[in-house]
Amino acid sequence: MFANIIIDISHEKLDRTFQYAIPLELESKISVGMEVEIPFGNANRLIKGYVLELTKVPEFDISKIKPIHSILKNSVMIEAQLILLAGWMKEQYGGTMIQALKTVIPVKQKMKSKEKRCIRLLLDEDAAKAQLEIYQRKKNTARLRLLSELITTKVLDYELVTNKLNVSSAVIKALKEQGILEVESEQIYRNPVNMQKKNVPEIQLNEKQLYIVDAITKDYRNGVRNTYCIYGITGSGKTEVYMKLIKKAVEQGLQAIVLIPEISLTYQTVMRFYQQFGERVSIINSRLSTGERYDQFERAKNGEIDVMIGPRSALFTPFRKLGFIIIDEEHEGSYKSETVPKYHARETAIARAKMAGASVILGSATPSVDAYYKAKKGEYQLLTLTSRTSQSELPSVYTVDLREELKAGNRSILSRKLRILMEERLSKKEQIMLFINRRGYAGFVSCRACGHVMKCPHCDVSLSSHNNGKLICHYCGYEEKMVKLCPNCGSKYIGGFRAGTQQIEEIVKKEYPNAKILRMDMDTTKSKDGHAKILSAFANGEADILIGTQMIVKGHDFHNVTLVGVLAADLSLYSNDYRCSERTFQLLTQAAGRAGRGTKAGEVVIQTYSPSHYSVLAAEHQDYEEFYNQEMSYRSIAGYPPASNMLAILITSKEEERADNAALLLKQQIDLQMIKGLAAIGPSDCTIAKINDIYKKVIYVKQNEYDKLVMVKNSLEQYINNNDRYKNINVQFDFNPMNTY
DNA sequence: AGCACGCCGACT
DNA sequence: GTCGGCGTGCTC
Repeated sequence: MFANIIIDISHEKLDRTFQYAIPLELESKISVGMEVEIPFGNANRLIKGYVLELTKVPEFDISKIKPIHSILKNSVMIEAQLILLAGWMKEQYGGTMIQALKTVIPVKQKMKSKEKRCIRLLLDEDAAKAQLEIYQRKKNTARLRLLSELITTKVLDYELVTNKLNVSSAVIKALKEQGILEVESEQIYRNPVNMQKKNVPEIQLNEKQLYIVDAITKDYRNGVRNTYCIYGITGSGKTEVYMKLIKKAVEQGLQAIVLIPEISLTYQTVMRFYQQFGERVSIINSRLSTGERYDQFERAKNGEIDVMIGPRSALFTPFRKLGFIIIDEEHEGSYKSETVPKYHARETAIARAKMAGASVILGSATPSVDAYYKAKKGEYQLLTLTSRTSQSELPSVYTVDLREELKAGNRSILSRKLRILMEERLSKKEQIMLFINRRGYAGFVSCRACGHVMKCPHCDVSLSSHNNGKLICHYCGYEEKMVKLCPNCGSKYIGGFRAGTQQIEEIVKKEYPNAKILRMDMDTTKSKDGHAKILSAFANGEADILIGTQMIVKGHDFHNVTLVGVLAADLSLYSNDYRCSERTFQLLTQAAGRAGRGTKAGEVVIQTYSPSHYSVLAAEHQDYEEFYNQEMSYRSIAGYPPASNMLAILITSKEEERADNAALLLKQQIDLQMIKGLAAIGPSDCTIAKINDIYKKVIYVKQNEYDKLVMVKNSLEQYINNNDRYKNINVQFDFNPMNTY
């Protein structure tokens, strides 16, 4: 028997499996996921590794295979489970085992996080200077470089020395033995949650909420593990349901993972959980360094916490007795990974729950079509919350046809209806939110004389103008100065078109000079906590109007907001993307849900150029079912997920011709498969055909059965691995993609 | 990451 | 010639 083992050393070159022989006496004890000690390198020094796979067939020169030294005591089940999960992800979503493993277990970061290594000079000033002269005389260039740097700065980063100063580890070791310097590693441990626990009253649930909690806990007690889809309209109190469930689970010694979209990981959300669970809750977010994230995972493994809150990656928290995985705002696009393996947190959570014997709870006010489809089919259990917790009524929604506005001679961005309502709110001292749907709106610069558009030389996108007088490419970061004359025809009528938050702020300011306005966008939230500052200022009533993009829509309770204006609802409607209607409906519904959260009734104005589009209509009626039925019939006809399954194959290369050829060959390979009902479309250029001088091609494959698509992926991966043609070509697989490429 | 190997300049 | 520093390549 042989074992494929990944080595616990953080270095790219070692980031692959090594095969070891399993000694007879260990054969019965060893299993996937165990921590073992193995001899490595010429000196056969013993290092730690993880068993990824067991096999009878050696894939390496058998005379060079060494035996495993021993199994380490603290080899734990939890790692085995996560490694199994990584294997599942590799199979389902493509890519290598290492890539899958890296997303699941932060092995690689371990060294870096725990030991940030530094080099410290041990000699005093004079001795160092003398030593420096010796090196100068001896012409020891590397030592000279290192020592002179150490004299100016006493403590240096280890990585900095090896990378920037180009001093090899051999030199550092030599100087260490001479007693000139020492290598030290400092330990960093930090708790990202830093708040005091408050004693809050027990969570009070209404009848509907209680019913859901009871249903799920009863199932759990009876050994039923399920995936629940909670469809709860905005303001119906889903968070209380989660907290009650977690509370009950924790009381039974179980743990819970709560996934939330990064954007709604706000102070308020964390605070609510922290008040309930105190020290036993931890969070992960993108601000946390990999080391800090690793520390939080360690705490979970050691049983120091019960609840982990975080984005997608929190799914891999190594809890030993996982009871529930909760995915809040389940429809959010950020639950799909953009890097290989391109996994979806919803499916992966279900897979993990199956392995751990846990249940999954999906919650949303606007469930994704995928989840609702499965809930209807009975694959998930559907639970609904159809009334708001407070007495507040659902807001009244008005749609304004912007074409009619224009006909009536109103060219302003604010419709007449919206103005009337805004004035009313301002006089009543109630608050207003204005929301701009800016997706796909890059503020490009074009010439009004010849139509020339300023484009990025490295990417297939137009440059967008920024306030600092620069043109910037959002894809590769390329910058150039704003042009005064059109480079094509020399006309001076070249300029930017932009309907950003800033422009709207100016317009509103001009219209209502007495109103206090807050603006929330990339510029105003740049500073640390800028995001939270603006929101809390608005919540405290420091402004009358809040203007912003997507980010103001998510899960905030502003009790005095009684009017929400969506300024241009359809900017997201006509992208060439099969999910654009769904996104538009979700955005409009979530935006509408911000109105009337307090005791006063709310009103919503949706301004649009396509008032008869079903996503706008359904949002106006606040009818999810209406939207779902329309959308599903469209997806069924077009063969899009969830009616069918779809695999996007992304082929990228620096050389366009090679990418083209590779893509064509892949297409041929797919056609050879002869799988019934398999339809391959392409290859064709991606919508953005070039990013950062890398050409992008795409093939779409549609099939009813997911497993058949996995088969296609597997055979293509094999084909690519056995074909030298694909050396400089990157091929990625994306199952049921969130957007079209 | 850490070890061996081999190249190349400096010194006996 | 040979000694020792320094870069390079490999590790099942």
